[in-house]
Amino acid sequence: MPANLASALITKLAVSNHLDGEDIRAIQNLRIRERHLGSREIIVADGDRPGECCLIVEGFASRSKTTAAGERQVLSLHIPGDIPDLQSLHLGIMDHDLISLSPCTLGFISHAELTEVTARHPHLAAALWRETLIDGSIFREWIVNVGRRAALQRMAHLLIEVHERLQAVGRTRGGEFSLPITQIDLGDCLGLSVVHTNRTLQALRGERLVETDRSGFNLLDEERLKELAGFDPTYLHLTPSG
Amino acid sequence: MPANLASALITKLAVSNHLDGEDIRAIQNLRIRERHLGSREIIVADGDRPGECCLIVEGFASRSKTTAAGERQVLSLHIPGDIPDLQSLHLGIMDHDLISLSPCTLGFISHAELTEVTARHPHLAAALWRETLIDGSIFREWIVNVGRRAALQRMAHLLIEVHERLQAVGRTRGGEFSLPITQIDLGDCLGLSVVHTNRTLQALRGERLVETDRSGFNLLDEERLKELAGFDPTYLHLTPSG
DNA sequence: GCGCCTTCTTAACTTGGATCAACACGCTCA
DNA sequence: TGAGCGTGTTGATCCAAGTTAAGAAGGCGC
Repeated sequence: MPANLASALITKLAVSNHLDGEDIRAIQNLRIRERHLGSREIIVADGDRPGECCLIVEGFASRSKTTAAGERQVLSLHIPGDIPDLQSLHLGIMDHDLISLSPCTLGFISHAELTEVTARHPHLAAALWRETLIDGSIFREWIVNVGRRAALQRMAHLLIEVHERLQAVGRTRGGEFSLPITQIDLGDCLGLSVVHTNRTLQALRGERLVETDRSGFNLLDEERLKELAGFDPTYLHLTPSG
Repeated sequence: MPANLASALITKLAVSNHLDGEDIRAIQNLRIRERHLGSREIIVADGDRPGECCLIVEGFASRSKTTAAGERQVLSLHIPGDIPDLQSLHLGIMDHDLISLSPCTLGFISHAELTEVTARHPHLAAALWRETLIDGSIFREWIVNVGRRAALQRMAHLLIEVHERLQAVGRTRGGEFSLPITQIDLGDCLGLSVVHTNRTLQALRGERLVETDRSGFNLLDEERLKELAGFDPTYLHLTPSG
């Protein structure tokens, strides 16, 4: 098993959990099937009943849902170390889509393997359970974001969130991070139209708060952005005790 | 231990999980501390580090969050059988408030007790993990609701959701169910102002889709409401296989 | 029974963000 | 090399929902 597959997971879990040697050995012994995807490919679709979970080793993915009326809403953004469809281990049917945002290296782990390893390592099971709880915590903040923040604050909040999460796994350079997302998708994250997404982004650029290009973002003044968004990092639970 | 405390949990878990005799015995043997609360009391507050989890035996509760700018957003509504702060078992610090919506009977279970029982009964642990995953699934639908549905559809969707959940635990009479929520709180669920919440509710009443009074709702035409909201129940995962 | 407070309701007015419509700027691929 | 497509940008217009304000209607304590 190539070490880099498991190590993405270990790095990520170690952010929010105390892993002991036994946990780490158990992860390293997982049978992980490597797979490479291009950009904008469907990893798991709404209505599927997958038999394995997908670990992001390299690249970005998003979960999204489309209403009966055809409106799309992005539900979450996923970064290396995430297992965005961990829920399929315990919920039979997918209720949304999981799509790659960039070329990705993925590691697939069968449900059977995960069931066995979590039964044998309750502490590791708790760590994964904890990951799904943090997932939920981020969903809650997105409800607040979309429900109660104006466009500018909303966008600032999202960008800071992604930056904090990437920073925790060592994937930022100062305020700069890679996130190859179109304005269409960004709007779908924020519940905004493309046009207004564009205008809002320009406002942030005009204030010299953010720089963007097709491949990522550069937060020019994190302090002022956090102030603007009213950002409180508690909900990310980025320490094992918090 | 009074049977009714544990039985609320058993009823609820049995909706979405196959419980065997051993699981049921384990739940019945849980040490649950009964407590009664009035309406609008804080059960757990943002920033707390609780040492126990709270089971709703009778009554209703909501989770909510207030932004730095002072805007409140309700994150979820909880009904008998729910453990709305199950997350505190694995996330040290609360990132939102949990408040009673009505007079409540609650059952408190210590983290120590839950840790022990989940370690000894992996199948029960999986059932509880599954509950937190369903929680997350409902959060996702709320993101869609607030992000991409117009006020009328949004309100219809919420009312159907609560009806379906209450129906699953046998707490509806036809389209009628109890939910003693003010229009202020309803607006905070939907990301709407009180004034517009009132207008929207009147529109639903005018269409003869819904009747309301202070204590609950009566869905007069579930079919037409579901049609209006574009409701797909998959995300509630109300069967053990789904 | 009276006064107070919260919630509900309605009306008038404002506004943030949606929609519609072009055009510009790369890519990709023939 | 140039057609076509997806994305980004801008301007004009519209509208759903917010805001403000004020009265009505119920519950509750005294």
